[in-house]
Amino acid sequence: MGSKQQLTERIGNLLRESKLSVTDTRTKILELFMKSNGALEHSDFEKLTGSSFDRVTVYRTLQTFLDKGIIHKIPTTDTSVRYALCKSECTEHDHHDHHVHFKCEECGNTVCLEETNVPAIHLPKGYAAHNVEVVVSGVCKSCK
Amino acid sequence: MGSKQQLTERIGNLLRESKLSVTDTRTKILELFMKSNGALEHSDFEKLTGSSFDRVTVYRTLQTFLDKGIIHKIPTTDTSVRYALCKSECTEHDHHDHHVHFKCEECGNTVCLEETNVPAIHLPKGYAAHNVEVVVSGVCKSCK
DNA sequence: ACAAATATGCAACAATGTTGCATATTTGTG
DNA sequence: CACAAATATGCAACATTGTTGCATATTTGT
Repeated sequence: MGSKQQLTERIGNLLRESKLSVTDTRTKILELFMKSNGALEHSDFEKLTGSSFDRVTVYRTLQTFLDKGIIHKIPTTDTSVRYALCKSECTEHDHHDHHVHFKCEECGNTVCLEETNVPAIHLPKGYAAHNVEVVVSGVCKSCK
Repeated sequence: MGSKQQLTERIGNLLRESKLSVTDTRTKILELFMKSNGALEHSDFEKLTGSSFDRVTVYRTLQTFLDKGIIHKIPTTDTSVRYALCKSECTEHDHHDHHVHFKCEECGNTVCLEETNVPAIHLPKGYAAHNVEVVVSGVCKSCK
């Protein structure tokens, strides 16, 4: 079990690696991502932090993390935008998710299934694929 | 080639089958769907109709069509919500899309690839899948 | 410890989505 | 065809979500 101190150190390193300065907001938001192990949307940050940060700062922080390849977006069928931590294979300039996203209809949580690969899709003639997003909805392990 | 009159008649029948009254708004919006052959988002309706309908009416109309299984939503990674016409296999109570959605990075259009089947996804133990959404992004036929 | 670079918070705004209610349209019936 | 009941629409007012400019605060490298 990593202590709180170790987590904070890990986050600091991650930020420095991405050439970002280490600030309270960024540390706290990354902490939330690492603890949640699922996808978060903007409103979660206001709830989870007790709105200790300005809305604008949260938007800008998420955008920065996206730009640096620290987090990625997950497709949804509503107006919310969900974000999840990227694994090591994502970098600033080469940014793919090679895993499947699962949204539980019971608890509403969305998680990344790192072990589940996205299958190859055979497209009709004339279409060129760059990226494939798969979102499975159903009932998750914990809600079963 | 179906004439305008035939299209209007077809739309009227579709609405009556769903036990909805036939109104100008609904007819016009379905007409747009049938002509576009792709996914539309809310702002498209205001553009395409020259904002002849109230925003609220458009929102309510889309919700009604969703409820009746006439249209379905397509996942996106932004705040927009995209809708597309359902094919005949969708009904009010059994509502799946068994096809792949393709979003072109050039023209921004999203289309349903009816011929392309969604592959089976092998989930980790404990997860039950109800629905699988696949969105491929890349370059479409016309933009190639 | 300092200056330069960067991040934050506030205010003001823009865009998007929702609700209640009065008015208008559509539908089924005679 | 005319009428009443059911349904849909449009307006106003509001709630939520996301954006921009700019002054202040924090972080970083020296």
